[in-house]
Amino acid sequence: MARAATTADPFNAVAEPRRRQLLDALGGRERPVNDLARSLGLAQPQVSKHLRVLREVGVVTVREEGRRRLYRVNGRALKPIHDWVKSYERTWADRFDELDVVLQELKRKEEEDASDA
Amino acid sequence: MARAATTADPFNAVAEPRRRQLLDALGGRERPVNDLARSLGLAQPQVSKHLRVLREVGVVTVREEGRRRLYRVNGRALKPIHDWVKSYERTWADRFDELDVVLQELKRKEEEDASDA
DNA sequence: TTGACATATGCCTATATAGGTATATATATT
DNA sequence: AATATATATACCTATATAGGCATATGTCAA
Repeated sequence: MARAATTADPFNAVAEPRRRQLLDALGGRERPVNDLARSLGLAQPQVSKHLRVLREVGVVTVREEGRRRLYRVNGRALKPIHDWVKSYERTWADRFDELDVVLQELKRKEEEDASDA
Repeated sequence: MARAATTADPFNAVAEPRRRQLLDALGGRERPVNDLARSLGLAQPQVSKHLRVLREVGVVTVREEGRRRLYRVNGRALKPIHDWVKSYERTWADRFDELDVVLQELKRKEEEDASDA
């Protein structure tokens, strides 16, 4: 068997550094392809191809505007990565101390209150 | 060009689902290879090979004990993933509301105090 | 010493890249 | 209508898988 497709899931899609660069270059706003290509010093076709992968896993969305395609990050698609890696945060964040615990607890309760409101 | 090696960085190493399963199966404790293989229903050689990749990027460490090799997660190696994906958390966590901001700020200041102590 | 046990490694195959380049497609401009 | 602009796609090549299986290496037990 070969490796899973880059379009298999966000983990695979984002494993490629160029694609993370693209997402970072997009930031919060929407940008057209050539703009991104110039920003990162990449050829336009490669950018289009990377964006296609990102789109297929839902990490970006496109909006057509005339002859341009405006891409935007859809961070929600990255949540599975965040959720998975978050459980390992404890390993390096040795300061899961008393205050932290209290704050986390406060935050959790707040969310609870909000949900059963 | 082909895809970057799975051993290129944690992003690539962890893109493979089996390897995430292995890390999850390890949890906080250390476990030998066959134990993991049985747990996940995988053949021993594949487990050894996956563990090798994880070891090469520093996500696990090994300790030799007789004829067994005890593997353990080194979560710190996952920090780059966490750091990167964290900046996108804002996108889906729409409740970065007032209380959250206050708590984050409290936490931040606490860390500041601790570092210049 | 001989055999059982634990793990790593070598070999094989099908497969999907990523980048480069040319070109197709669609839209705007003059 | 003819041309320029923006983007997507097709084609090519080298490369590194992941899994299956056999086997080498090292360690324990009788």
